[in-house]
Amino acid sequence: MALETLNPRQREAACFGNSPLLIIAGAGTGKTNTLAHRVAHLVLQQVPAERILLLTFTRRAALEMTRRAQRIAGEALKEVKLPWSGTFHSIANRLIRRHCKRVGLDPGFSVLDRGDAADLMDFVRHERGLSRAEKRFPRKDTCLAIYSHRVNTQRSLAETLQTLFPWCAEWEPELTGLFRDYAERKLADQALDYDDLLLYWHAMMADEALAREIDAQFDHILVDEYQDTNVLQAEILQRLRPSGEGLTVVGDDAQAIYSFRAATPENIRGFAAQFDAAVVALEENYRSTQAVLDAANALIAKNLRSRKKNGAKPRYVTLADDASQAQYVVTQVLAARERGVLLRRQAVLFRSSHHSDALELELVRRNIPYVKYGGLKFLEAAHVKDVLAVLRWADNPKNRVAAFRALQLLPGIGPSLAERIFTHFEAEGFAWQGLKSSSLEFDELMRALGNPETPWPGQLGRVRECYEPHLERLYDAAQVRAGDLLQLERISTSFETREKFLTEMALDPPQATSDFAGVPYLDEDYLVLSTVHSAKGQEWEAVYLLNVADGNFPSEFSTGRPELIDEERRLLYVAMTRAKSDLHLLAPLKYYVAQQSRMGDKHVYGAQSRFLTEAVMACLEPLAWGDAYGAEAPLAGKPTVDVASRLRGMWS
DNA sequence: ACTAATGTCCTTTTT
DNA sequence: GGACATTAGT
Repeated sequence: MALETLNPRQREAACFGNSPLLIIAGAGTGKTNTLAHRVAHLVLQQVPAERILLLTFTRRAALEMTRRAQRIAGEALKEVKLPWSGTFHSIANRLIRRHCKRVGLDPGFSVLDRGDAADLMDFVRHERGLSRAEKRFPRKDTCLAIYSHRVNTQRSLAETLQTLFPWCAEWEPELTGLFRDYAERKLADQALDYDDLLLYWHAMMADEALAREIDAQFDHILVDEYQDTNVLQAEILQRLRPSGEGLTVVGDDAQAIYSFRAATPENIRGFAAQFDAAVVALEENYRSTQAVLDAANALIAKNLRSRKKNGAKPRYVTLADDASQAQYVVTQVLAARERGVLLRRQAVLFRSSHHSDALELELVRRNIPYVKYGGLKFLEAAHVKDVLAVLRWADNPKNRVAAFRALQLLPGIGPSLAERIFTHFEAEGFAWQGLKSSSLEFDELMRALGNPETPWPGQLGRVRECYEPHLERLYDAAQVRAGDLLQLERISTSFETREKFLTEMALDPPQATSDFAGVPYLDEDYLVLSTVHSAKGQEWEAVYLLNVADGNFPSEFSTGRPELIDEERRLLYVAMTRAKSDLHLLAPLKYYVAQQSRMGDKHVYGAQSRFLTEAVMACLEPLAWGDAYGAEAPLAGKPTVDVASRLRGMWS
């Protein structure tokens, strides 16, 4: 094994024995590489791959890890496949399916993705008459967010409301009732939302016999990005492996950015004491130039040290507005490409998904290919959801969210008819023979799909054929949408079963346009656009960070509580430390915000981010670009235009 | 009872 | 500019 490429600390971590281990891995310190070496090391030590449980934040991360472990283990082994690697949620799904009888579930239970869960929440919301209240009741997404937070923190609803959703606090009694019904509905429908996956796993681990049985399945348990786990996940680990033997967790509390998902950095801070674990800290940064790290260090009082001593200071660029920000990025990106930096080695990062709107327009106009991560996914497109709903219903006849969506595709069927049809179907014992919608063709389709004998290949095509005639009636741009469905069909062929396809689509949807657009596109060069959250764990030669202004960094919604502000600072830290050598912090004087309360007030004047203190600014190169009108603009730092010497020069 | 059209209010980030 | 409620028209 190629251990000589590791530094002593990394090697220590990679070859560590069986007792509990905590690896603190600062940004860019070779975390993935170290963990991959550890996996390879274990495999070479004759630990069977199927006895290694690898929990990562995304499946992408898991794939990257196995890919590298494979390469490291080298020719010594034929193939390293880690069948038990994935997110907490996807592993939960598998364990629950395996033991579904023990927890009272049908083998074919459904996994609700975010949208499905919101739809179900909305259904109950209407059912309880909350939609037409005198004052506006929180909308479905907010309800779901509150629910989820309460579940994942295991704290009381009152506390959740008070700390994170104060504007909804007045609705506490109604929300309690809503959530009770929502949970009841899920039970009746044999449907699990994301939180349920953790809750069921958690509950299974409370059963001592079952916990020991699953525990015995694994020799080693490795958890990546441990700083972003929540209380529930930590308890699952604790119950699964109380001794901590063979348990390795990796993370960096300076990069904790998921508290909105109820993650708590206390998990990683308390781990060493909890399991009496050995701690190995990786501090040598291999990614960025010292100039980039200086700025990041100043931001968060860290001391990352680089091996790349030289390098230009990161730029702090003041621009007029959104449009010139887009212009700047395009200009710089193309210039860098001229210097030989491929587009795909450059990335544009932003706080919020819609911040890239103006830039995307410009990229399309200039014919620059790009791929966007984070934000809206393709699976959220209505027509894709429609087709999936038909399949989901076929997969689990009790899945009422899917049923309602599918039924309402038929002309003349709205909410109330759908309800009536479903009730009748329910009374018939969920037997497909008992389905009587308004369309014979549809009934027959469902009967065919509902028949376990029907082979999976071809099912999506069949749905598509029945659905396509409706496309034109339901939506505009039917052509484009039909194309998407073809893509979906292509993707579906790589899954062995319908259940696997549907579950994957819910738990691990294609992250970016490229995942859908197909493989050939990936051969081309493209610019990466990503939210900062989705950029975690990645690196690029050049990074352009949009809208660095108070209101985004930190977000205006986080200004209340100090611990939220801290997380916002870490978010900026994560963004900055993605850059290897070129870092551009862009600060438009005027940028557009998603329309808020006051009419006509579509843009906002960005004040300098409070995180850019004097110490940080000292590490940046200020620059005004284009026509940064607005003389009142708070240009930080030294003058950048030397008028004096020009004036003098005219007369010398 | 469904569908389209109008009016009103907005809290980001993701498994 | 989008989600969501309400209203008018079929």
